[in-house]
Amino acid sequence: MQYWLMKSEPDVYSIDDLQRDGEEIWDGVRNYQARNFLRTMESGDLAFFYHSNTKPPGVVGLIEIAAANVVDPTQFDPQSKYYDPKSTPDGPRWQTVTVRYGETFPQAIPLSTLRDTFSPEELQVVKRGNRLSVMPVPPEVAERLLAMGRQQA
DNA sequence: GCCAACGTTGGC
DNA sequence: GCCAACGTTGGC
Repeated sequence: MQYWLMKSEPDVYSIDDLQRDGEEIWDGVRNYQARNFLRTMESGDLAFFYHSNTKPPGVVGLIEIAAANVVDPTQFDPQSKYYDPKSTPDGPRWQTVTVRYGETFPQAIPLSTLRDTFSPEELQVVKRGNRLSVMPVPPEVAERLLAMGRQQA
């Protein structure tokens, strides 16, 4: 079992949306490094849900990988903003996962706190200029994040 | 809204 | 294969 961190802009898709939906495909990732991480995910892995491009950005909850190695259907849809004309059903370029809602932390962990607590080596999201939307989280870091998030305000 | 960081594209 | 131009991400 591995831990991950997955970013989403809450204006586009928030943890509240996932709580409502229960389960959802994580579509639209069009970055090879992020996709390679998605490809290594396994069903049962846990991921920290991170709200980006909002105030304040930070970790807001925990989700679970429900299904691994899912072909992102938006790559074949000419109407989609994620359409990739170079991808074919025979050789799809973009795999992703389906995620399931887990929990919303009573205490969201803002990026500023993440920066105070973790080094860029421990947690890539605190790296300045970091643009990766999917990244692994080492187990020790995950444990501390869980404790911080679950602490009552 | 600004802008730094950085990935991608395309001409050569 | 290089690299300038361009587009996007995402914090502030």
